[in-house]
Amino acid sequence: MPPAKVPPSKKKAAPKTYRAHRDRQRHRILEAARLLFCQRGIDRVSMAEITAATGLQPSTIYQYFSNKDDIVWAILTELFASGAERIQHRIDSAPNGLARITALLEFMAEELSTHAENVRFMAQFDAIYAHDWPAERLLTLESQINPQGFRVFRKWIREGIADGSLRPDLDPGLTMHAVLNAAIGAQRRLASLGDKIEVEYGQPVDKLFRETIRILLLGLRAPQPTNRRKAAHPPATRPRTSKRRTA
Amino acid sequence: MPPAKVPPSKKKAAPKTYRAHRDRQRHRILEAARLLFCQRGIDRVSMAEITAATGLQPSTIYQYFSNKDDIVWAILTELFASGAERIQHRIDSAPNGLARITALLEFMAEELSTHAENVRFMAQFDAIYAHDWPAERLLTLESQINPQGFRVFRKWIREGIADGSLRPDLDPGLTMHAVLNAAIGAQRRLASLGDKIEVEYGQPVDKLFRETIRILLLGLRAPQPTNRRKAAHPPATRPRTSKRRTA
DNA sequence: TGTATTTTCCAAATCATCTTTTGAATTCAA
DNA sequence: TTGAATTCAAAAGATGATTTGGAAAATACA
Repeated sequence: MPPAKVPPSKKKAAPKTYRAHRDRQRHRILEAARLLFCQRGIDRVSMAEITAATGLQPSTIYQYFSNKDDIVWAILTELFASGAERIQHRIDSAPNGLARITALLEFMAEELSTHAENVRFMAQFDAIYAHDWPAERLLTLESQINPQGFRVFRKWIREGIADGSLRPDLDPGLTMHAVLNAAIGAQRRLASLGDKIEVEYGQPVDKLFRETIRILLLGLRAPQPTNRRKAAHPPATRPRTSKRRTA
Repeated sequence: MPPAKVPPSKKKAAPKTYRAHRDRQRHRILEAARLLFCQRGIDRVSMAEITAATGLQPSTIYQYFSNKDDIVWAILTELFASGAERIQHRIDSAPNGLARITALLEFMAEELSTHAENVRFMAQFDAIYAHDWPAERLLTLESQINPQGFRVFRKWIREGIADGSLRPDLDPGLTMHAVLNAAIGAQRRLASLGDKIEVEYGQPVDKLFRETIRILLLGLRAPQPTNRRKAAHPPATRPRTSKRRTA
C-alpha cells in the first residue's frame, strides 16, 4: 500500500483556535495509535507506522508526545476514563453488594464482546508494561474508576455478607480482589487469544466468560437451604448473568 | 556492565562429541534467552543481548536458531514439557474428578510461587504472540500436556457430577474451560503485575491466587445440605487449598 | 485590510540499534 | 593430516527513534 499521504490542502475544516486544533490532532494521533496497537501489538508498532497512519510527519508527532510510552499512557488513560464513565451509573444504581459485583462483572463481559480489541490492549499492557512502571502511575489510573481505588469493593462484600446474599466465611478484602483479578485475568486472556479460543476450547469467547462469571458468583453466594425457600431476601440475590444456553 | 566475554580457552570441560556439544550450546542459549525474556520482556530483548548474555557471537547463534521466534518457540516447548512432566503423576494419582481438577489448580499455585518468572513469560506469550501464531502450533504445545489436549478435562467434570461432588447443573465442556481459563488468566495476571499487586490489592500474590482457587471450587462443588451431613462421600470433596491465614 | 507574531508542520538528516550474512580461523574426530 | 563441524570478527543492510531548520498556516493586532 502506498503511504497515502494527506494532501496538504484538505486539512480540517475550521480550526477556530490553536488550542482546538491541537486537541483534535492529539486525538487523531491517539486513535491511529490505538488501532495499530490493538491490531499488531504495542511493542510491534513503530513510531514510523503511527506517523504513516496519521499522515503526519514524525517530527510533528513529537510535538504532541515525547515518545511511544507517552502515547501508550495517554491511550490507557482514555480507556480507563471512558470505561469508568460507562460503568459508574450501573454500579451506583445497583441495590446491594452482590448486585454491584454482578454489575461490574457483567460490564466486563460486555466490554469483551463489544470492545475486544481494547481489552486486548489492556492485556498487553499488563503483560509488557505494568511490571516496569512505577506503582503510583498505575494507581493514578485506577483512581479514575474510583477515587478510593479498588478499596470500595471490600465494602460491597461486607454489605453482601451482612444482607445474607454472600457466604459468611469470606474475608472481604481478600475475596474481592481474588475474584476481581480472576475475572480480569480471564477476560484479558480471552481477548488475547481471540478466535484461537474456539479452536482450543471449542466454545465461543463470550459464552466462556459468562460461565466464568456464573461460577465465581456461585462460589461467592451464601449456600441456599436445599430446595426449601427459607431465606427472607432472595430476590436481590439472584444475579441476572446466566444467559447461558440462550446466547 | 562490560560484555563479559568468555575467554576462548575456558570452554566446557569435555565436549565428547559434536552432538553433545551442540546440545549443550543450544541449552545454554535457551537458558540465557529465557532469563532475559522473563526479566525484560520478550519483545524488548534483542538478538544482540542474547548474544552478549551467552558470550557467543551473533553469527554463532544463527547456527542454532534462525530467528528470535524460533527461540521463543523452543523455550515455550521446554516450559510446557517440563510442566507436563511435573504435573502428570499428581493428576494420575488423584482419586476422582474433583480431586484431579484441584490437583491441577494447586499445581498452578505452586508454579506461581516458585516459578513466577516462567508464568510471566507465558503471560507475555499469550498477550503478544498467541494471537498471531497459527492455531495448530498452539495445539502442538498443549498436546504435550495431554495427547488429547484439554478435552480430557471434560471427563473429569462428568466424573465429578456422577459421583456427586460437583453441581449437577454444570455443562461439562463449557464449565471446565471457563474455570481453566479463569485460573490461567488469574495466575498469569498475578505473575505479570508481580509485586505491584501488593500495592494495588494489598494482598500477597499467592494468597490471592489460592483464594481464587477456593472460590472457583466452591462454585463448582455440589451444594451441601445445610448443616446436615447427608452426603456419602465428603472427604474427597474437601480440597486442601485453603492455607489462607497461615502463610 | 495588511503586517507581525505565534504556532504548527514538513522534509531531510542524524544517530543509534538491530538482524543477518560472509569468509576466514579454529577445534575436534578419525 | 584430513575433513567436518563450530566459532569468530567484521561488515552489510535495514529499520528504528529523534532532532534540526526552515516553510507554511493560523491568529493577533494595528
